[in-house]
Amino acid sequence: MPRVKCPKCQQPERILKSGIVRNKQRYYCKDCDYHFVIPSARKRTRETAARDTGATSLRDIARTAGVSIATVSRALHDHPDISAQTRSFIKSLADEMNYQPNMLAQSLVNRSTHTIGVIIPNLNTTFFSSMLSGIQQVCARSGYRVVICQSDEDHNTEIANIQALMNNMIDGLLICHTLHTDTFEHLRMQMNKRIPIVQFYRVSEDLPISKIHADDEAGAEAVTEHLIAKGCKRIALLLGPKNLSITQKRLKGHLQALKRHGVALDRKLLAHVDFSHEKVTRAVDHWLKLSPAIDAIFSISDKSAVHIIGHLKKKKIKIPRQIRVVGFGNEYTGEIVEPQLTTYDVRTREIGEEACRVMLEQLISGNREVVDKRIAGKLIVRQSS
Amino acid sequence: MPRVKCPKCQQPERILKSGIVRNKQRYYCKDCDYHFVIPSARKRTRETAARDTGATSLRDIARTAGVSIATVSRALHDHPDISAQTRSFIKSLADEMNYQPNMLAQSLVNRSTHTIGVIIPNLNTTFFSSMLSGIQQVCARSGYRVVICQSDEDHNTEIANIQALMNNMIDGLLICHTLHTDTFEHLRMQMNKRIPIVQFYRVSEDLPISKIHADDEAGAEAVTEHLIAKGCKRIALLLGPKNLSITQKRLKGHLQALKRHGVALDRKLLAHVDFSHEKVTRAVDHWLKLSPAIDAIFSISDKSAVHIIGHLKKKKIKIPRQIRVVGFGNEYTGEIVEPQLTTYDVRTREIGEEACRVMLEQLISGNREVVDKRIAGKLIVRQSS
DNA sequence: AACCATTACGCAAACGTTTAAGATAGATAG
DNA sequence: CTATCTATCTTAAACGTTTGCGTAATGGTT
Repeated sequence: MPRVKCPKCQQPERILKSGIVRNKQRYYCKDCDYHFVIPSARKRTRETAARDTGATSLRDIARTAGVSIATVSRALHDHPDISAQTRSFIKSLADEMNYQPNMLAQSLVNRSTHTIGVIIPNLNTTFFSSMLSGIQQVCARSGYRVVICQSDEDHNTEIANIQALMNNMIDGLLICHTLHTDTFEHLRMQMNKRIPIVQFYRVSEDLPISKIHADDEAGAEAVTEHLIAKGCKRIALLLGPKNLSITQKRLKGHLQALKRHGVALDRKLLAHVDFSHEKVTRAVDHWLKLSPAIDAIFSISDKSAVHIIGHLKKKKIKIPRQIRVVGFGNEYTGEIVEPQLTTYDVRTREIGEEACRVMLEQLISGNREVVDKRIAGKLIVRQSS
Repeated sequence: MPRVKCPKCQQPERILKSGIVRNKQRYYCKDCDYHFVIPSARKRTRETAARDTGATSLRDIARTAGVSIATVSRALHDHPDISAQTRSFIKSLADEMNYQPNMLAQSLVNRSTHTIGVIIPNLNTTFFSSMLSGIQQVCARSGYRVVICQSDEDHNTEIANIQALMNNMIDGLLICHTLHTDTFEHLRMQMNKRIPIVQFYRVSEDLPISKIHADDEAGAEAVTEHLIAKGCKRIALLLGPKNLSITQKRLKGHLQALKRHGVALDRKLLAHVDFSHEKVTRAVDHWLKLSPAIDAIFSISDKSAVHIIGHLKKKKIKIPRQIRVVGFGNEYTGEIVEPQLTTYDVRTREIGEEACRVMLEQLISGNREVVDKRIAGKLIVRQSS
């Protein structure tokens, strides 16, 4: 046994081994009643350790300036307690040393990340990505960051995303639900947390949460009235899943227009689909067999409307002479397709922007009052009607 | 003066006022040489303070379990030092108390946020947003989050975004430069930091940074060869800004195809534009006046190609009979426009996905080797040629 | 009985900030 | 000169984790 000395009495006598801990021999001095291990050579301290990251911290500045960390922090924040001289000295020093505050540490103590989370069904289509674009821009103007999650129209992914985001990473949540979200327990669970939530575009009806949406009802009414004005009597209506708020609202608007103008409703002219091409095609084919024949198709999704135009053209049906086709949403493709699509501009970008503005307003003022805002859109008449 | 007792000697004698600090009277005991203020009633401590946030922390669990914080942390991380019994007890307790780890604190000590930053020119077009979509999906699969910034094709915004992101918020940076970025000092400055950077789609040629891009050269060559095969001799080429790598690469591919097939190059048939509609229109109108007449237009951007088709149709020029039009990129609108656009599918989504995969590979393995990968695309022949 | 190993904990430092509160020197008032 | 004030610092606690290292209890070998 090599001569091991007790760190207390400095004597090598009466030392026994006392087990092995994490692969290191441990000793026991009977005289001092003291357990110890041979101290590892490199005591890893803040100073000796190779600095992992090259980043300068407040501590570094404080050291080279010969002041305390608190002083540096205050100087950089223009706290009145710091003399003009020290302040400017420290500021220039920070500049020289290329100091960048560690936002994680800041967020930890300030309990705020200056980041808002967005959950959105997908980003493949301009429809949603333009909302995100609006959100991002408004955020950036106020110095907020955006972290995004795609739910991919999957309800469980949406739930997982919410969970992931709500763990201190974000100051606020902006959410547009999936096509299939018809229960909102996952959202309700988060409402007791301090962080504000704003729904946009696809919203839940009865949750006391701020929401920004299109004027679906008035919009659909305007579209249907436009068709009626063109002389249509047999208007087929392509809707989304029944649970969806936009489905309900747009249907309601449509019915109002029919009623107001004394046009009878034929239930066979309503179809609920998930907007997949197959389902849409099948619905259209079904309508085409009806008698009396339909004279218009109103799709509450532009994407499907464009698809329908293609399908009708393949069948040599003249648009708008035989059947007028209108969409809803004003996606870019509506301008490209031939004939160009009549649609209702829901101003997606503005919806994103406004949702974000409401969010920021809540974050900054601390005011948590529930707002429910409709963004007015407008009818865009083109060749397809 | 009310009887103020010295906290040390408990005597009210020999006490003097000693200034006011932050609106509170300060005293000085001459006997004890001790400064003090009347202690404020509510000593705000961790326990007395109303817990700001309802969230449970390790400390809370530790307290109710009657163990130390360290034990709780270890139990939740399945550290072998913790007995199976304690572990399962603590885990169930954590579950009951709905414990969610504070990611900020974790990130601070672990020096990793499990978040990657993306800087992208814009999100209004499917072109870029589909890349983002791919990135987001790959990230999500590996448990990473994505924070995005739109540079809006503005170089200074890009610089600001980089600055903002690189302050400890992200583990890695994915960047697609603006149209106008021709200097890369702002990127070079960040390269000494520990965090990996991957460029995608629009990349810089000479920076030792990983990059994922389309096979622009081969792609353009294929497109031009296709036109030549169709008998075109006078192919006008619409290019982006000269500094852009995709401009250079695609031009190179085009020239190679011309050379290989012995087609003479007419410099008047090359136009550099910023893809704005006016500039594109002007370039096209200029070409139309040329003699011998052009028989094809190759736009390196689908968006412009679609615009060109519209413009030519307005001028009653038959496509493809008089002029063949081809694009590059395979945007969705190319399928919609009439005639449908021949284009080159650069597989934007895959580019995003692959960039993200490379990033994750670097993050996880720690391997910082520079990779430079080309994503193979393919020619899509449609009616416009 | 004397010595040693293992198991299962606890303590405290560290991550980089912010901020309440204490301290000192010098200035000012009486 | 004494009492008081102001301006300008410093100290240290907090934010919620992770983790190196120390240690008590227990049981097994000679």
